[in-house]
Amino acid sequence: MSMTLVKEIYRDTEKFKDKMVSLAGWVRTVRASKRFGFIELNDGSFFKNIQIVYEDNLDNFKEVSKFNVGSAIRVEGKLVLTPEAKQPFEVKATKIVLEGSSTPDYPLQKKRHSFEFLREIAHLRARSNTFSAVFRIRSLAAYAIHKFFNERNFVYVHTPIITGSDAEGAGEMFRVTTLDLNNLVLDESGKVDHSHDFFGKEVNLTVSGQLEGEAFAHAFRKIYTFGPTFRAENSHTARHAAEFWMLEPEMAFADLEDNMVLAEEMLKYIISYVLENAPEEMEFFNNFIEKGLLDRLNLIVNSEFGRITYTDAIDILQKSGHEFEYPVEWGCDLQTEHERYLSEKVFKKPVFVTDYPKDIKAFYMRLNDDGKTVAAMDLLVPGVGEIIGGSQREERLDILEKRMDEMGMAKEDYWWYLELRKYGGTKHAGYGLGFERAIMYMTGMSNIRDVIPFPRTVGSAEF
RNA sequence: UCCUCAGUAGCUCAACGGUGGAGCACUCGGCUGUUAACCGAGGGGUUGCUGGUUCGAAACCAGCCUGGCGAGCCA
Repeated sequence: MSMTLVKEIYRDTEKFKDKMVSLAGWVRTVRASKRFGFIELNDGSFFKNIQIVYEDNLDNFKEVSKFNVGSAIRVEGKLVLTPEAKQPFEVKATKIVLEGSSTPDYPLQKKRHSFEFLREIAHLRARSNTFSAVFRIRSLAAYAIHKFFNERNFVYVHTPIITGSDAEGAGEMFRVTTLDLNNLVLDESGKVDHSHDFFGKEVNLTVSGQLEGEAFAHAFRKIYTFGPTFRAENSHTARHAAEFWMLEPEMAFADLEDNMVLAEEMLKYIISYVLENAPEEMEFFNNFIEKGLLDRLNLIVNSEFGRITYTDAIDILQKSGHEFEYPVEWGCDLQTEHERYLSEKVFKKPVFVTDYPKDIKAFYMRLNDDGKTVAAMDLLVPGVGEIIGGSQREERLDILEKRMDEMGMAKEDYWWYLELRKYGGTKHAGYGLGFERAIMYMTGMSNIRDVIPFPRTVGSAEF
């Protein structure tokens, strides 16, 4: 008999009604009586378990009743509907085989565990309800991203993980080297000599694929990168990890407006896809992780995102009468408390803040005609904060070079980036989406460590 | 890096400066339809580490370690 997936049974119950099925999965709990018992089986294909009923006509009845939680088993039996019971159907077992035993000290109990504890058993936590739901959503969301961009003729680019460009000072970087750190060769000025290093120069793990993405946008017109990103920041928050995934679309012949339209469409698309394809998981999040999650997401899908310029946002914050820890004035970067106030109190939905002062933004952002602001946009969402950061890029070579000079950057290190402006440069724009932050926003999970399978944060790289 | 809270049984948590407990889990037994099954019994602890105060410290003090919340940095 070929193996049946529990998901198939839930989705097409009639097809299996009163038929023999063959299942394989892991025991979530056993409830045993003298002559019969029940097993909650999860086979990994579906969020919900299936109930197995077994009786003492099984030759290994006694052993089955002693299966420890976490055991891997195979089950053959008949699927019967149980419309009067709590579960919709169950399998009357004719055969149960132990595939891999478990032991009484299996850490996942039949009760609620704290997320902190579950982080310490990251190799097992995917078997729990919450994490099973989180990581299936993560998978679906990643697929939805590819689907969205593919349908719109974007080309998927694999930008390098190891990079020689000190990209835009987006953050502290992880050095990559094959030098013997216990025996470093220093040059005359006391600095490490990288000429004998693997790449013959200093290289790091990427903090962004954007610069390379711009190069490909000038060949394929619309591209996106989606992959791991590394930041060596000493951050201790629920929103930061040292290794996370970032999505970065880049479009030639596009301006800031096109950029925002794309970002809004994309976010709505991903949310809709997940709601449609993981209703059980989303229901679970709505009931146990964040009450009102589904209402919130449905509202997002069906409403326009807010838009406000930085200058107007400062004005609103100043006139709000709200007492902020960090005073608000034009020119300062928006603090978390300001962003939260805007998205959670003023707009109560995702809001694009645009046209920031040039001095608080990156060198590649396009200078506006006022000479003071740049064509940047951040998307702020309630609860999570900044989820997308993007801009129209500076395509005018002279202005870009002037800006790099002002910031004291070594233009020769960016020779190829500058050449993109020399050879058929275009008006172009793009953004970066923090993938984990998007997952947090969609699931209601409040810690980034709980939406990454094996999270890497300061001082922590177990598993 | 800063602020703040916490660390007691496998897990979640109690315990006035005076003999460290409960629920769940685990082990054994019972139970003919369970749903985090239920009922009964049992085992389980160097109270994060080091030092100090005290007749006496899980508790008070100092330092360190670990984890959480918030901030900065950012996605």
